[in-house]
Amino acid sequence: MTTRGRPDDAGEGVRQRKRRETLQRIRDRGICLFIEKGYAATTLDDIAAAAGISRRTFFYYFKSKDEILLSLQNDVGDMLVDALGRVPQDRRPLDAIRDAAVDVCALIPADDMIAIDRLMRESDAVQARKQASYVEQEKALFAALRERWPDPSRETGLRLVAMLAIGAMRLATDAFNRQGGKRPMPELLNEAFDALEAEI
Amino acid sequence: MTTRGRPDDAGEGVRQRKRRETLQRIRDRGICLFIEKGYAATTLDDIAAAAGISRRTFFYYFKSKDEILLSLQNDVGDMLVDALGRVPQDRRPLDAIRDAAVDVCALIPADDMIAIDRLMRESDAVQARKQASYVEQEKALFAALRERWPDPSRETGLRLVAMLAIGAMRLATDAFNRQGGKRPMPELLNEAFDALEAEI
DNA sequence: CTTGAAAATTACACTCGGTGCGATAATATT
DNA sequence: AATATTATCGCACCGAGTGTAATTTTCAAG
Repeated sequence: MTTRGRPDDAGEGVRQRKRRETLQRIRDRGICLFIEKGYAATTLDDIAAAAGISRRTFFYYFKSKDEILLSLQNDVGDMLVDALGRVPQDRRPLDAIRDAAVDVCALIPADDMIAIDRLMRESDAVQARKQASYVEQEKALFAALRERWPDPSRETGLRLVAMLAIGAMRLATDAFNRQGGKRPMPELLNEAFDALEAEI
Repeated sequence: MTTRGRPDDAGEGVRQRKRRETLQRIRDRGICLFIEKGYAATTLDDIAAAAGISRRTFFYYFKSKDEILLSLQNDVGDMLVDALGRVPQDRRPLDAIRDAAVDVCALIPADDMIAIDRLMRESDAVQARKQASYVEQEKALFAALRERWPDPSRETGLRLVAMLAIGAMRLATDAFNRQGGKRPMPELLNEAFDALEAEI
């Protein structure tokens, strides 16, 4: 396999490692610049220079400037689906999502959430793509739910549950950011889900 | 008032009329070009030329290329709120929205809906903004509902209703376009709302 | 009808995001 | 060592969108 003594080490070649590092570097430096100078005022040239790559190479890692911020949003979606897989099998759909959501938001530093949210609000295009990503999350969530409850007669119900859950998360997230993170995210999340259960 | 004999005519001056006409001309010619050549392949120069204006003037009427398509989407949102105002006062919130939605979609030619939807799918940015506009519609709908049912204790419920209603409309619209308009929109809309009521 | 303000139109120059292409270097595979 | 993949880069190019300032068209008031 490997040319040298270490037979398999971490199972990660130089290429993979460098790729991961570069990706992360672009993200970090990019976000720092966004915070320093503002989203619009930060050019791709700035980011490329700060990350030590060429402008052209940036597009080898990200499809667009937006994607720097959007990739973070998408990561949350992935984490949610992962967390859902770890929730005990006996929970009801809506409760399972609630648990998963609480787990995920515990992993994300409040300051980061607020900073990213603020940045996203600077650009209409990014803000729009964020809403679009909610729709994607809804789809992913529904797919995950259907895997656990494959009964076809429940499809519409599960679709609805996914919709409501994402809605509740949106409400909680908005409240969190509007209050500047004064109240903890899990609390707001549980309130939103409680309100939901009460209404249904 | 007016220089000539006609004292007030239609209550519309030359300026207003020209503005309205130009706006409509840009929209029409633009959409025609989009259909002919594709969204991305149609440049603003093309549109400006076809509408008989300069490139710069285009931006006096629309904030961006996206907005040509988005303005149509937003019009639907406005129509929905209007229609909601004309629904009898005694209907339940969700039913009121259902009625309004059915009224509105009866006014929109199926071919137009399909054409616009196809165009919107050509651009990720437009598609994203479409999702964002759903969020706006949700807000507008909620505001309209709260006006009719001002009881503060119902706020969360109404917010939820608005969310669900927009969700149902999204489902119906998606189904409609996926099937290429084979089944009439009001039918799909009623089905979606029925499914919703059944689940709740 | 004239006049002065407000709104509409335009040209021009410029920035920046994003793409296509082709060359070159780094890594992986055999 | 030879060869294929993948990563990096430069360059030229397109098109969206903005700032500015000049010019024309409409409107309202005297």
